[in-house]
Amino acid sequence: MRADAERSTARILEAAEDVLADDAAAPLERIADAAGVARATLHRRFSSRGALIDALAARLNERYVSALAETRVESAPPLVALRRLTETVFDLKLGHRFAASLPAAVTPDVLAGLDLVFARLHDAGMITAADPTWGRRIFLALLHEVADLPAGAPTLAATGIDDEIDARTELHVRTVLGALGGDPARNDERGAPETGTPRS
Amino acid sequence: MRADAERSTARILEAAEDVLADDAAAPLERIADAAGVARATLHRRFSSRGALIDALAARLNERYVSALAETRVESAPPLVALRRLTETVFDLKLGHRFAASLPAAVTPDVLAGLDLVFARLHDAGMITAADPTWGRRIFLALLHEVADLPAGAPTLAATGIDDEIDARTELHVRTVLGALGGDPARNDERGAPETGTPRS
DNA sequence: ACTAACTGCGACATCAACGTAGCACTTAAC
DNA sequence: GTTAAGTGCTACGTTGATGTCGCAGTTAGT
Repeated sequence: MRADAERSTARILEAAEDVLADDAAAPLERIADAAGVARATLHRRFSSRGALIDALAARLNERYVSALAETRVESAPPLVALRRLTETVFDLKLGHRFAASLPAAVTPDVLAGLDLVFARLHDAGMITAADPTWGRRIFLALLHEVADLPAGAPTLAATGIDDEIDARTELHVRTVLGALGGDPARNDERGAPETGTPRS
Repeated sequence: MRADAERSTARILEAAEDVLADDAAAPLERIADAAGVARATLHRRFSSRGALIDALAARLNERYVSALAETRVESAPPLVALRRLTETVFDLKLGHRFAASLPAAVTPDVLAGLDLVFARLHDAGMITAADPTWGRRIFLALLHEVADLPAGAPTLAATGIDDEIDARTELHVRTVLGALGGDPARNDERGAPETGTPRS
């Protein structure tokens, strides 16, 4: 495959994400335009609309897997893992709003990775919810809400954190732990040993 | 308008909810079939696809308003109001899965009604989240998750409540309060005076 | 420089959904 | 029972998206 062909493929996928995020039923021509490519070229790469969408799903899944590997969910302290996970998935969700809505983008591997964090949080006594599946669902649902929150929302300001992304992360972690029956007072022990004495 | 015409209109709306909940892009013919009506008849009632969807949205909004009125959000104790609200909106969401996804179905009236509950919960000191809008968002997002939970899920069983709907309601209320920074220990005071002594 | 790959452009065929119209038949309302 | 409203059925025209083809021009790789 020639180098420029690879480039256009990438640009098509990029454009497809953008366009489909805005309107999932957008015609292929709009995607081709956004990619700066003729519709015919798009068809040359992806035989059908379905094939294009499959490629988007596969692409996100791939990034999920590699991001999850970097997060080292199994070894890091549970709260740290949760925080990293929030930042990681947050990023992916924002950059792949369309693909993130595809069921096929989340393979069993990824699910297992997410579930592991909540199993570990429960084992550490940081949440009361015992079912990791439930934890994962709440995690994703709340992530969606936090991501959709308008920039200057009072709830974000209330965290006392200036940086937008940090504020969202903090809000998300706090809300997830609360929803799963965690003790709000412990939310600040970011990575401290589970049985440590309260600070200050 | 003749009585039988009114009946078909109702059946069309009913069928539209069912079919569109399963596939939002379903052709009108499938809706007509499900309603036991010719496609032409559907067109006679609703000049276009858009008109049909508008009608669905209006229908749900109408039910929202009347249900909200019965819930007496302003007068009931906040926790009772929250619980009633959960049951009410739960019902509507299940029976209107498609319309519930339409932004137009939720008029400012309804939003204000929902927000009121969370403002009152905050005033009563039952949650720390000060922004009612945030409360409403969390409420709806979690409602969705609770509704999607499969019948025999461990998280439902863990509530110790046999009745399916009651168990879901309990889980939802508990999760919402936790997510908004409420004290889990107070979740059982269903409608007890805010400053009362803890029971048993 | 030469070749093969890649691309844009325009034309074409196909298809599914939409919306309209006419006509014969059934049914509610009085 | 009469009448007008409502309905099913079929056919038709239109539109927008999809996928294919061939050709001429451009670009990467050697």
